[in-house]
Amino acid sequence: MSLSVYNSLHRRKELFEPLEPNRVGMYVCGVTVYDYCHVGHARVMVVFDVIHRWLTELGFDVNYVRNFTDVDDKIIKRASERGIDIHQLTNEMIAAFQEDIGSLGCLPPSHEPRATAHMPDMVKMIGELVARKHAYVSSSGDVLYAVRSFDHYGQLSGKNIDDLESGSRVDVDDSKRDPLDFVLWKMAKPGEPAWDSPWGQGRPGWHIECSAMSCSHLGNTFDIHGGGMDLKFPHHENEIAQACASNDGSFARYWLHNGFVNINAEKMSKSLGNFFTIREVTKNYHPEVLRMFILGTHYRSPLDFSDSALDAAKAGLDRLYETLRRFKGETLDGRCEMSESLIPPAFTNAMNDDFNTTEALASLFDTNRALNKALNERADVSDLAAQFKAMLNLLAIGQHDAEAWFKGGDVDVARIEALIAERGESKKARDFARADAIRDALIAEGIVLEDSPSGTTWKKV
RNA sequence: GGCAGGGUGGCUCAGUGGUACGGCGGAGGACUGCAAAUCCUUUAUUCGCGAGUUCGAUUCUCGCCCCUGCCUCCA
Repeated sequence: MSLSVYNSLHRRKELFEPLEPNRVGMYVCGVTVYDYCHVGHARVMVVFDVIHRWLTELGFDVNYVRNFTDVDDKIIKRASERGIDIHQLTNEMIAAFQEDIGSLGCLPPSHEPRATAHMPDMVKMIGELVARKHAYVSSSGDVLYAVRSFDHYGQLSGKNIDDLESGSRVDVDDSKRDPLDFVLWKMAKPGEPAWDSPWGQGRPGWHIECSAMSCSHLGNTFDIHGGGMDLKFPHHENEIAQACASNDGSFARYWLHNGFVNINAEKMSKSLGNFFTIREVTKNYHPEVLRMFILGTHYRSPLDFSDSALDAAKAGLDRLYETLRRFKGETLDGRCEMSESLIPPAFTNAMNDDFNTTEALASLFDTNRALNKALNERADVSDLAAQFKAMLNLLAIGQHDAEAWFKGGDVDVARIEALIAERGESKKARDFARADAIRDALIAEGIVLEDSPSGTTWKKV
């Protein structure tokens, strides 16, 4: 069974065939680093992390590039509000980003280029666009892209220039030949950070950096370009226009877009102000719960964020950890590593069908049940356990120590263990009143006891 | 207005031309001194509404209703 992916460019699922048989070049639009990441950002990172992992599992050598936009109007504004240099701000936010995304279990991409480190690439591409008459210097001195010069403008978003203009909310700007023309190089005002260019001191427009950085790392033509649905227009449309017009080649071949995170059926976004940062959420929930929550919905569907949804994700994850916990002392050595032969076909088929993590999870839970059953029956579980671990590793959940998962936090372990021992004695003496009193007291403080033939264990709820 | 994507049980979320996956929650049972955990059984005669195609549609076609998103920065 081979991999098929939904290509936004053609609005249909297509068989995935990379340019080179064993290699995949993938570019994902990262974040503008002026503030902490919210759950919407978390979704992109987790979604493409899973895609990255699955492509790797399929045997592809994946060159995964994800950028940082570290210069733009919002960054300049925020830095000036805080009275710091933009680099101080962006370094701080990049560090926070790495921490947040790392906590979600995302593997680092192959490259994480920063826009400010690619000025020559951008200047070169803009120069090419000017030379080919796809760009012009406006009366304000900014370099603009002439959308009418690119025949295929609108191919990704399925729009045509005239439709866009009829319903456009864009302010008409006299310096533009067409209202949809967008800036490639923005002239610096006094005091603003600036870089040299043939058109004067300034900074790049937002869209050019991704065209330049993706081409510079992956070549003019590469396999996958991804990002949030909201980037489809105008950002990705403009990227295509820039890249294709400057190198007369094609650009990314498969465009993958993930759906939004919603709150109360409304998109979570900075502009609406209805967002939760990753760090806010992980104050109350383990980051892996957030990952589980994201994996529970197919990446192209909207994802409704709420405490009850996180609670449900946590309950499901707890169930997996309960099983993991039963392996205490059992070795699975040499069988934990990913191996296609270990993965149930249902899981593989689900992942090969446009990365359907929801269905893959269903397969995982089936294995979970089979495993618990086998454990109950004291049967040999080595194969099931290896399958279970392989699937967990591919989704990057269940990655923590099961005991720590249930017992973590600020609890007095010694005291609890002492009480459990005391209850054990009471049970032996058939003083159930005393035993139950101890258990009830612990429940009152959020500690649940679980008896088993091999002894009593506990967990925090 | 243009374009795109949706409406599946109490909640959530997959999916298929032959009456529907998984998770959460609920109910019953096994296990247990009782629980918890686990396992078993069960929880939509039904997939927004209407019509059409078909032996048969939730799945295909058409119409309608409703929701969301993009068209400005946005993951």
